[in-house]
Amino acid sequence: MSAAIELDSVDLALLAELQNDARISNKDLAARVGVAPSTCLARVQRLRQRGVIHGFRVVLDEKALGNTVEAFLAIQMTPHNQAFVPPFIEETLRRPGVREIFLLTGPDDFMVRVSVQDLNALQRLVLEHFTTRREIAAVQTRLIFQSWAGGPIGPT
Amino acid sequence: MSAAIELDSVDLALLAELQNDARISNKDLAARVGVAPSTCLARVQRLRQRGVIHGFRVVLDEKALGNTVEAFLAIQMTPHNQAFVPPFIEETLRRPGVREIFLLTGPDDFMVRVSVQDLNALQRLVLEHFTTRREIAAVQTRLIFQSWAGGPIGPT
DNA sequence: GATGAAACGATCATTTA
DNA sequence: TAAATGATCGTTTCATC
Repeated sequence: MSAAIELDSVDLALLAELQNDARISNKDLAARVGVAPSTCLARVQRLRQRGVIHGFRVVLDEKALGNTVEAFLAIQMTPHNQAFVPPFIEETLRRPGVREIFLLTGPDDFMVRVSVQDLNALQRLVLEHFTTRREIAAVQTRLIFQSWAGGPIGPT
Repeated sequence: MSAAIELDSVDLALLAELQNDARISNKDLAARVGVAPSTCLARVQRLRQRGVIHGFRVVLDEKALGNTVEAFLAIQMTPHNQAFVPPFIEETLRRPGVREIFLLTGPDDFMVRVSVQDLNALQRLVLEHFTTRREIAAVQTRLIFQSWAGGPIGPT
């Protein structure tokens, strides 16, 4: 689940195809990478077992969901409050609009990526959930104008 | 593909299930949300057509892929170089290890999320791809200690 | 890792509410 | 108009090579 794992060219091809369309049928997936369906099935199952594949998720269009504003919230905690971290994470993840949380090095302790209906909803989220907490010293909002995902899988 | 779209409770339930496991069979998906398989199939197809669903992706374990270091690179561009943006984005996306790029408001123009083998690979990526570019004024590296994903889908 | 067959699911025309 | 039924067709899956 966490050590580096040997991946041959078939594994890498499978992962690349699943990155492109995770709901492809096993038969089509097999055809695309040039193995038999049974082999393909066993390979994908093995990649899940070995922890290379964590799961499969739908990619949603935030605008279609009604969210027009995406942002990063850069959060600085007050010093020496490590005990507050787990409940902060848990409660923040439960908050609608919160997409990802990153615990970082550097001047900002956390970055929270959010996606909300509009600027009012952003303001409400920041004021009601973040700035009211004693363990939070500062919150900076950086709006996301545009984003791009992807990049090849191979070695760095 | 970009305006807000009416989603009823069945749509939201489907999206929640697909967020949890995008490779669930149509039959199981139908059973989980309490509709007939044919209805389920039509609903998911409609969500794709209306652009609510962008696609389905595999979620990989970076450590299992051999990547032990994840980081954000906060990048400041030199002023008035908008023409450099599209080629910068394109070439950065092609670079192995680059996962996401965000164009932001605030002091940092871009945030690039990367995932690489080790600190040497990170150093190489930063020095070879970023700091050598004339259009880039500064790069700050913030290592990611830990991250969490998720949160409910509903309205904000 | 491939083959081939049995079991199962996806899909669509039709029916029903 | 939207969802369920039920038949057909294709896919998944596993024992075997």
